Amino acid sequence: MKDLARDLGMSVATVARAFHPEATVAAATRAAVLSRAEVLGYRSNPLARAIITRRTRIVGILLAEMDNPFYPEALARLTAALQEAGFNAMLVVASPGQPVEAALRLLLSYQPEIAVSLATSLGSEAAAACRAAGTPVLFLNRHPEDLAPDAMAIVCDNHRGGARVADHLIEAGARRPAFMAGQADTSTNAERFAGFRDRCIKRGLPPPRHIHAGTFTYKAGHAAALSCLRGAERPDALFCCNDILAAGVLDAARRDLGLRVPEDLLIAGFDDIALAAWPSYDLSTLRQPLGRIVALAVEQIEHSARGGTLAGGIIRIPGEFIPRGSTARPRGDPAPEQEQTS
Amino acid sequence: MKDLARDLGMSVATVARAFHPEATVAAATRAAVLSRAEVLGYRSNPLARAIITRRTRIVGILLAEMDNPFYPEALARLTAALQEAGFNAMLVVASPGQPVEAALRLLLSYQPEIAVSLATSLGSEAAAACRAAGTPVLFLNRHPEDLAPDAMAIVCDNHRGGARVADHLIEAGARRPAFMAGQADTSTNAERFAGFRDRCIKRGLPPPRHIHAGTFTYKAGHAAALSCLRGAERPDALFCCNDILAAGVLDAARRDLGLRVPEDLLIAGFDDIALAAWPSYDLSTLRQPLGRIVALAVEQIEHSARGGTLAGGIIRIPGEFIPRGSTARPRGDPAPEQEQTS
DNA sequence: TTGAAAGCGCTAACAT
DNA sequence: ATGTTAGCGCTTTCAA
Repeated sequence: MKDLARDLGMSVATVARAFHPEATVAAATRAAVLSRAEVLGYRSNPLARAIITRRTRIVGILLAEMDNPFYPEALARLTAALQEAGFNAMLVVASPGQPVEAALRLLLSYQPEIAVSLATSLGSEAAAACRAAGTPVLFLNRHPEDLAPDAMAIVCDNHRGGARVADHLIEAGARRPAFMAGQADTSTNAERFAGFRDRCIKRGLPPPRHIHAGTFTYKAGHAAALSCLRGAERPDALFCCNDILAAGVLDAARRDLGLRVPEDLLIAGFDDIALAAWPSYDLSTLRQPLGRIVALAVEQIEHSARGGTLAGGIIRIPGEFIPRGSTARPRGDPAPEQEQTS
Repeated sequence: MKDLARDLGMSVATVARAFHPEATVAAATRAAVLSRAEVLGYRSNPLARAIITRRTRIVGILLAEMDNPFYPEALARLTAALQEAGFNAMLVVASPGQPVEAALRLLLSYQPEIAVSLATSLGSEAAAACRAAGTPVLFLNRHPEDLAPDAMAIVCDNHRGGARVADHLIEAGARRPAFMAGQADTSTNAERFAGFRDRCIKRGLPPPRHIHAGTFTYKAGHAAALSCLRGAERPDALFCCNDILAAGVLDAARRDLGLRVPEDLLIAGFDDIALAAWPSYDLSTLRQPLGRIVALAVEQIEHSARGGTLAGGIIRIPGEFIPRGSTARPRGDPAPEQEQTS
């Protein structure tokens, strides 16, 4: 910048101003600076700026569960949207062997404008570290039970989604629906189940069985299906808490247990990951409004970066049910609403 | 830091030295500084340091094709390994609507120690931008045809891998094997095909047909399979350039064309993504040595960050063939090597 | 072994 | 509208 200023016969201050749209510089001066900068290949140094302004244009993304395809999809879209808004994404991944906490410390020292938590539960120590660093936290998709008053969460309306799935399964003929849970202590799990259960009961069915897979993985879904779908008392419909779980269930049902889907068992998922649309799964699912979630998130990040404060609380965005073959009503039965009276 | 120094009655210089293992400070002084820093929650600011040392501890990761599960897996492992080594990963994603070029400019202004290209082809303008910024580039998994002399690539030994798949398919009874290509202009595609073809010819088979799917996606594999597996002249074995392609092929073959795998058609893939081990796919594949690739990459990044120069050129690491049901030899036929003479 | 001082690339009053 | 000056948090000579 000094060089550029010398080259142009101006002071560094003037040159600096040319790079700030809101600064007060003569249009001609700005044009001259910018064009010369272009020629010399000069780009202002965001690190130096960050030291003074404390605005890094860095967004820290905390991610776990890379093995659930929903998260790579969400990450790709979020990162792309951030790029477009002129933010840089710093990625931290948590895994069994790598707790977020350590990496989070490193991340926070770069003074991200905000931390976005995708799937990480972000323990209280981690949350405290963010608070101490003055970094606001935005939760996407999941939120902790004890959401700090100044933290914000943007999630799918899981309760409503669960209810919507219940409606669909019941209309497709389900009489003994069950719910398959992934990781028990997650908000997604609790909310989707609650919505599903409430609606089942409201429509006159017994409370759906709660099957515990343990994690949101194909393997867990597969294993849980093997143990819960044997015997005569098996459910006739299964709402899996997410699609990757449902994929495991579907394979177990068809290949290992010889069940026909949807004739013997209706299966629905949640998320609408790419695989749900593959012909071999053809999975009915509640599609997450990823586009809207990401757009809203970036909006909030920009607001926060401008110095605004995050509205605390949880924003719930409704998803859309996508009916597919895994719950197609067999033999064109009419929806048997009348049976609710029994 | 100034505060810390005042608190301790030392100069900032001494305090600064305490944070550099190689700096010359009295052991007692260092201990005092570090323990007090811990108490006060002080962490040195990497941004300020970066301005002077030009060492940011930032690694820029350029990524495309988030829809091929191989890349999320690779990204997760790379990021985790970088974290452990004290680096921070800055992620830039390319997509049809979002060319890397724009985001790369933003990224480079943060002075990453190195740029890691995962799947991005990184056009010549982009490569030039890196060169201009003095940022070395490390290619993972794929490398450009015209690899710059100072650029390095770490990839699976695709040629050898292709040959290994050929061996396996031939031993499983293949007589008219074919190759399904994804994106034509990629090194992975070219090398895997070359290895496969050479070995087929060497073992007395006609040159394998080259089927062009166009992209490395499930959908492309599915569509290409539908058009190439009809009719009597169809291949009896298909080596798909990667697993996600193979998944599409498998589904098309079984569900749409009524073919039995492996009885009517042998199918092999490449990568060994999670899905390949699912019972519904049970896909034989060449497993990429991701652990070794990542380890070597981090090693090189550390070397480069220490001021060392990257050894230019391509490092090829052999993969491991994982036989599964999609190529299990039907009816226990002995491998008919003798037919090679015909 | 430590301190003083200069400076990294930039911003932000304050003057002019 | 532009220049001057001080300083962000840190490193790094150079002297002591």
